[in-house]
Amino acid sequence: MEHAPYINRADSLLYLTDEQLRQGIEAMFFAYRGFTSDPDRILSDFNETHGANYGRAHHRAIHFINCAPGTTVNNLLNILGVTKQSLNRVLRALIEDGLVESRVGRMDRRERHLHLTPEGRALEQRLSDAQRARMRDAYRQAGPQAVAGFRTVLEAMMDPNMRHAFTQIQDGS
Amino acid sequence: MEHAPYINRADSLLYLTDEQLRQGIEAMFFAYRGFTSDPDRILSDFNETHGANYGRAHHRAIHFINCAPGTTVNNLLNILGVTKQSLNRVLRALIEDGLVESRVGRMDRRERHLHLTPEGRALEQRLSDAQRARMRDAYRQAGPQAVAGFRTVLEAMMDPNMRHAFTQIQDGS
DNA sequence: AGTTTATGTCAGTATTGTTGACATTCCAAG
DNA sequence: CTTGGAATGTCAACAATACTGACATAAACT
Repeated sequence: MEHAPYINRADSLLYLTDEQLRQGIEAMFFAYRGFTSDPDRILSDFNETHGANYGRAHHRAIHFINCAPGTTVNNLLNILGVTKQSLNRVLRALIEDGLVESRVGRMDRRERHLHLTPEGRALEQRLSDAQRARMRDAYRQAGPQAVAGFRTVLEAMMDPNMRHAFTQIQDGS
Repeated sequence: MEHAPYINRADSLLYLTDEQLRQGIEAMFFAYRGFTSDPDRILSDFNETHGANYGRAHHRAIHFINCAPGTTVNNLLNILGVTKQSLNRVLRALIEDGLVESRVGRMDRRERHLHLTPEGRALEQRLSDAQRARMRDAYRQAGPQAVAGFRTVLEAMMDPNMRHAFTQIQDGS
C-alpha cells in the first residue's frame, strides 16, 4: 500500500462485481465447513467414548455458557437464535451428563443460571483449543492487516441485532 | 495507520491472543447466520407458494449446478461434502419439481449431468441476488482492503482439499 | 387476585445428515 | 465373450436438530 497508485472509480469498485461476490459467497461456505470440522470430529470421538450424542448444538451451548458463566436460559436463547424447546433438549442432556449446572436465580428464582462443571470445562477446552488452533493458523498465514479486514467484513455481514449482541459479548456482558 | 508507530513483537502478535481468536470464532458464527438468513427466508416463501420443502441443502445444490452446468452427481458430492444418498434426496425433489434436469452421460452412461431448467435458474437468481446484495453491502461498508483481508483469512481457514476445489472453481472448472 | 414473565415439557413435523442394501454401467483380465 | 470388480446412482430406514403448538409451574409484578 506504500506508493499507493492512482485508483480510478472502476478499479476501486472491482471488488463489487458479481463474480467477486460469488467467490466471496463460496469462500464463506467452504471456510465455515473448515471452521466447524474440528469440533465435529472431537464430538464424534467424545460421543463414542462417553456414550453421548452431542453435536454442534451442544458445542454452541457449551461455548457461550463458558463465555458468559451464569447466563440465563433466556439470554442463551437470544444469542443462539433457536427455540427454547430446541435449546432445552440440548441443555437437559448436558445437565444430566454433568457437564452443565443449572442454578436457580437468587434474585429472580424463575431464572436458571448456567455454569460449566469441571467436566464441561474440560470438553469446552478440547473443542475451543481445536477451533482456536485453526483460527490461529489462518490468522498467522494471513497477517494482522488481513485479520482486521476479515473482522470488519464479518461484522458488516451480521444482522444488526446480532451485531449488537456480538459487540455486547465482546465488551464482556 | 498514518504515522505508523514502532511495533514491537508483542504488539504485532496481539491479534493472535486467545481473546482475539475467541472473538473471531464468534464473529464467524454470527456472520454465517446473517449470511444464510436471506436465502432461508426466500426458500420459506417459495415453499409456501409452491408447496415445496426446500432448505439450505437445495440452495447449495442449485448454486453449484448453476456455477458448473453439466456437472455430475459425483462431482457435486465432492464439492458439497455430503453423502450421495443425502444429495440424492435433494436432487430427486428438484428434478421432480422441474428445477433441475438430469441427463444421462454420453461418454459414460453411469453419470448424470445436471443442469438448471429455466425455473431452476429463476429460483437461483432470487437466492443469489439476495445473498450477493448482503455481501455487496458488507463489502461496500468494509472497503476493498478489508475485503482482500477477508478473502485471505477465509481461504486460510478452509481444509486444504476444499481450498483446492475452491480455487479450481474460481478458475472456471 | 390477576397478569405477565421465565422456564420446562410433551407431542408432532420437517430438514438434513448418516448407513446399509441394491441396481446399473463400464472396464479389464482371463 | 464372460466374469468380476469398480464407479455411479437409487431406495429405505434411522438419527440429530430444528420448528410449531399446547400446556404446566413458579415467581414476579400491579
